[in-house]
Amino acid sequence: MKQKKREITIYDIASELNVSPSTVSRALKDHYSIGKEMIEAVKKLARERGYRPNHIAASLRKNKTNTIGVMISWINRPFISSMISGIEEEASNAGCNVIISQSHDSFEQEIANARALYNSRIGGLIVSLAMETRKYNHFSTFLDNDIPVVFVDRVSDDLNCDKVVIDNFAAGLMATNHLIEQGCKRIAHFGGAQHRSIYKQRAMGYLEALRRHNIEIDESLVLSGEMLSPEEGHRMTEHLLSLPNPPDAIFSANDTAAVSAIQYAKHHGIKIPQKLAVMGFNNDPVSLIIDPPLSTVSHPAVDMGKIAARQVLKHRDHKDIITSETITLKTELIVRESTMKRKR
Amino acid sequence: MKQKKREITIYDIASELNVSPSTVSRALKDHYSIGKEMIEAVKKLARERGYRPNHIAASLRKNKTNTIGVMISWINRPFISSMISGIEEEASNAGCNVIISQSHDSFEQEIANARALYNSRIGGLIVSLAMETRKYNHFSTFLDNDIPVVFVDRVSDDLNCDKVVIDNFAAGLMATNHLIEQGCKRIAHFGGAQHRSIYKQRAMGYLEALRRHNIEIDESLVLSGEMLSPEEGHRMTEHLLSLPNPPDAIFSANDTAAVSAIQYAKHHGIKIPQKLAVMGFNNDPVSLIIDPPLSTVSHPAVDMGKIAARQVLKHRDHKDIITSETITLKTELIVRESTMKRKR
DNA sequence: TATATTTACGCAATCGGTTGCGCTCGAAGA
DNA sequence: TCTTCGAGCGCAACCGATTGCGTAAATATA
Repeated sequence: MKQKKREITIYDIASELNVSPSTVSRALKDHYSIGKEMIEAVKKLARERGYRPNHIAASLRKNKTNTIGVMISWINRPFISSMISGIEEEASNAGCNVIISQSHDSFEQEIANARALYNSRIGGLIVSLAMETRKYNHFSTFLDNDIPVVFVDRVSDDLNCDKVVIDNFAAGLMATNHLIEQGCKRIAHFGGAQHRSIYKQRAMGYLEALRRHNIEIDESLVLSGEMLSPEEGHRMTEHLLSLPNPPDAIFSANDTAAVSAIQYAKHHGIKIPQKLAVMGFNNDPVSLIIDPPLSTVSHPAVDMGKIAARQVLKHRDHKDIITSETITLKTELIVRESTMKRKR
Repeated sequence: MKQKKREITIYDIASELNVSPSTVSRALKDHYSIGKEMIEAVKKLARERGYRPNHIAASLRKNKTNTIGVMISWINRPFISSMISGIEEEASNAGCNVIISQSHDSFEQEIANARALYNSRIGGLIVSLAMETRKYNHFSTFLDNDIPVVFVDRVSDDLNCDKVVIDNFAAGLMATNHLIEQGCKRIAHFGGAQHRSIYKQRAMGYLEALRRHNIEIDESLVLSGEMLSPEEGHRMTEHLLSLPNPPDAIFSANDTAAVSAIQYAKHHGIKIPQKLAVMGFNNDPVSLIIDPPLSTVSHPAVDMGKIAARQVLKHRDHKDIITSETITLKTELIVRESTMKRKR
């Protein structure tokens, strides 16, 4: 039984109440110039008739949708999907839709996505940059048109926007300090692409920790990959363990490469953590599955998403705010067996 | 430098070419009644002026958007996020947006999401059901209004719609056969909520395999959980291993519980696979990280997403098609160490 | 009582495409 | 030469909500 009955519009409600559509429109959103009783009457009838607002019409008129665009590298990564989960939850509570587009870490694709989202007239944008991206002009279109843009995690210092991040420097410092406290003397680092500030800062934190403990920095132990993929982790570990004077610890800028390191080392009979302590970053699910469990730094991924969404909504609701703030969330050092050289 | 220049519309193009807006509108989409030269002229000018179509206006007129809604349980699960990745890729290539909403496996939330998406005037819907869902009326609104609905993975037999699935029965059969071939005699099963057909069918496949090999079915080995969470996997394993006559193999309907089983068993000194062979389902990333690596059944998650998106787009483009087809994709048995009792 | 405010609401244009129907003109057929 | 027909394009009414401006009535102020 098809029931293609026409949708109820504010016109239907207006004529039934013998008022104008504008009054209905205003009443529905508690406009100050509409009388108390009128507002009640309109809302009551709207409810009875099953009125559902046509956001598209409103969007057309206002030339802006209540949709938040999200640009990320890959959806199917633990950190990203958790973050999106947070965004979706928060946006959904505010009556906003979330539309996703992935760059696959390609700069070209990111630009194309930005154009597409702009053409979709999104009301706000949340971005975690592609690995490749080094230029940021493709975001100016949004800023010029007062569309709030919030960057999360993979941000850029060149951009003067709202940001939701963690203190990567402090986290790198903390992680490396932990390794030092465990008695590690030669600590290697798997860094990500160094133009991406999150990786740069983790590396800086690592270096700073060594410096503070007067540990000489051996450049041959400071590696930097591109994607920190399993393959890269494998290659890097192979390389390190073949050195005449191999490291006794690795601090990897992500869990993926760290897990690869553990697998490679175990395969070659190297005891973890006795011979080689391994520390990751992200607290991905795999960090709990690998044997021994991987010490790592936890990102509050879901919260970062929620907060980013809140920032977007805040700007949407208070157009007056121009300030761009950077919100820094706490990370947590999660110590597991892969770095526990000392019993406690 | 703000450049809030007004957007180019078809009216601008029309007046500049001294034709009517309708002609421009038609020319831009190669309408048959528009002359070849006119089409060229319009497109050329549109390109020059940087015209970008206002989808919102079109959506308002057509009362339908080019956005595909996706209803899933949780974004941050490997299978789901991979599927979404596929959907996004395919939709994006077709110029469609993808909006996500998660039910968190709650029936109530799923209904709310359906309403919200319907109110957003989505042009198509892709659904993977919440674990709780047992009634399906909340989808009839879409069907009644000719909005294509495609179910993926977690489908229902009660629904006469397009579906993209795998053959769960065959997969369960295949997985269990493999365990039997490895010499397992007492094979337990971790099933999911049995009203969700994917889990029911996996269980059926498992039972059928036993039957075909004349293995008596021991009801005490056939467990069914709710979510197949790590905790459930833990409890179920604990229970099984405490039986007077414990199983020598477990076929879990997902990798999460299977991994828990391995962890629990290892912790209690039970050799995998010698004493207990473990088979999972999904080929989640963790299946490769756990030691020993987990044998499992692989889902073509990304492809399922792509195909689901294609189905939606097909219906959108050819309104005439009413047939509802069920597309069944191949699964693959991935044999790893966790079930290799016999050397090959 | 006359004037200034406030309160409460209506008018009508607007957002940018879409589409059914109608019109024109040149070419083909009778 | 007259009719028919199709190719090619214009008219104008939508789609549903928003909003600046105007106004009438009610209330406050002088």
